Amino acid sequence: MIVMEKFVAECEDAVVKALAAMGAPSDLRLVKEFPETADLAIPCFTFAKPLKMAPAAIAEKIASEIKAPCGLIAGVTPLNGYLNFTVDTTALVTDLLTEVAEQGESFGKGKPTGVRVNVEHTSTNPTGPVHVGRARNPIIGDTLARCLRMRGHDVTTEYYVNDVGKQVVMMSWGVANVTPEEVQKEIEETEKADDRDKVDHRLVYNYRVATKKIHEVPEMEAEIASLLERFEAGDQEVIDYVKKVAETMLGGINETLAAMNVTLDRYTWESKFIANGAAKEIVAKLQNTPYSGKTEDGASYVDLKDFGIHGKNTKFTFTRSDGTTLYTTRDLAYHMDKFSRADRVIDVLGEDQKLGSQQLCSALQIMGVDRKPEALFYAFVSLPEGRMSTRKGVVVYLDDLIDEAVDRAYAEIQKRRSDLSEEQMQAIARAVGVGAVRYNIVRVGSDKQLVFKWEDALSFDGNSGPYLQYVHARACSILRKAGKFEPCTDGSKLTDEYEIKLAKALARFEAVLKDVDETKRVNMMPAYGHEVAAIFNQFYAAVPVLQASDAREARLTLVEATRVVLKNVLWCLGIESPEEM
RNA sequence: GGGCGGGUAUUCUAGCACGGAUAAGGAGACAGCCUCCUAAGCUGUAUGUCUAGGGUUCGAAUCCCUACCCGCCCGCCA
Repeated sequence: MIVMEKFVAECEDAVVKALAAMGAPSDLRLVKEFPETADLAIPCFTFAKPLKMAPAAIAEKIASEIKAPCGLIAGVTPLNGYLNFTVDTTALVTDLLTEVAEQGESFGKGKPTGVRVNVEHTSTNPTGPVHVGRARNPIIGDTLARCLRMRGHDVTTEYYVNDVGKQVVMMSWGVANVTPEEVQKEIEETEKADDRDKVDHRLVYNYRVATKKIHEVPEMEAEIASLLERFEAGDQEVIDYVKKVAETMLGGINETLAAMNVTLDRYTWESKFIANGAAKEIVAKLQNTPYSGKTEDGASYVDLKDFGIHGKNTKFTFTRSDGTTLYTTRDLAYHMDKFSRADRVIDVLGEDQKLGSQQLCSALQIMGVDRKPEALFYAFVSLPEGRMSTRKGVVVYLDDLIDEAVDRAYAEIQKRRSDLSEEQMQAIARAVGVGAVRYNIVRVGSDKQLVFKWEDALSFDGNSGPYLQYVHARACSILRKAGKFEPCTDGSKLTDEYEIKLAKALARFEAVLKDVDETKRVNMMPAYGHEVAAIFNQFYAAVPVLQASDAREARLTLVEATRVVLKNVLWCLGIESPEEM
């Protein structure tokens, strides 16, 4: 929105001129605030010392120097040491309505920036279904990716598939060797058995039986060890089989993600960096630096104590004593790979990865790489009884959460809209249920620890996904009833308090998108959406849009603007926007 | 032991990065609002030592220090 930017610039300019006229030094910094009481406020406290005047007196003096209205500045009032500026609302509203009329659905969308951004998210080990403890990862990651796309960046989302190591080897051994009878027995013996008939849920039992056997049968230990050895040695048969099992599991995980409207553009398999020698290249590079050393047993490490890493975490080991690579080594190779494909590399990670991520950055620095991934960490979601654990049965699966949400949404829609067809009701229930779940997860700051409670996760009113969807449906309903109309961009037609508030809120969409881009705080998007929706509801209650009046077309254009902004906000959140509900 | 992050009304969260004017929103409670565009909505009322204590500042929820509570991490695992 050019008007708001211009307005702020004009205000700053006016204040700077007034200050100069009063003999203030030219290096004074202006603080800009956007309170509810004014369109822009500038506090004058910092000017008190150099001018040797009371802040309130300065504010009054500056206000009298500025001859408003002038340009986009409708007025200035001094209050308690603040300068409160108000914008020329007619110009602002006209600007907004014009943009909406011209851009339609793409209002607020950024022009292509050409910046290639890689967002890696989810990347959970393909050894079991996604549970709510980690559900923040796909939701935060996907939301961020969508916001950056809306901003105009060229975004690729990516899942790093862990198909290397003991866990996945065990998993595939279990799939190959555990019989259906053994699986059945294991399920029967489990107290809170997971009886969902979906690959990722089923295969967990193969893994469980396998881990039990390794403790009970001594030969099994050797068998797994030999498999691991063959894997490390690059035995294609073993590697391919492990990958196949991981792929099967991934199929189940992806079904869950798809139900949440999360799809990944690309999958990178960890084993690739062993196969193509990239991990070995990392080893060679790290060994040739002044920071590298070897332990008594021959494992290589670099010393990170000069890189801001404290305590006993300074030894960053990158090979085993037998020379084979470690997860972290391959992660370095993976990041080099990502750097070659993208201008910005973003990792969405659990907070347990903080140290690892810091070490990775230091290692990159040691290798002479002047690039770093941008890490976005999230705290785990726990249950009232403690940390989620599949093993202990203290767990809520994302599949169950989605099902429950959709069921409850279905019950609601059935209550309200018996006029709709069964098919419509189901579609809306799905959109609403998924919307509620995604919204409730993304609305809180990612570093806040969350305790999962069904009633919070499934909230359909107040500050919720369905609230935004409802407002979108209301706007659609008005537009549907209005039929065809000629867009009116004359801002002077809209004078009601709520019309102006709405217009100002809508005008901020681009700024919010920019903020999300810069800070990666995705929770600003639902907060903004809620603000717009709430103001629309006030407007809706106060102003009859369809009623014949001089302002009808302008109001309809404003409703259309709300519809588009809300639709785009919901898109950013990965939430569908049904036209009725 | 060391490092990192959280602690805001009964409850859940926003605000903190960049210090500013009476600390914002949701749930829950209470009281109103469907002869008018979807009541999953709107309006109003009540509820706070922003964990505690120091410091910096004209001004601190926000910055600094200390303590306490909670979470996470500190493998030749992935």
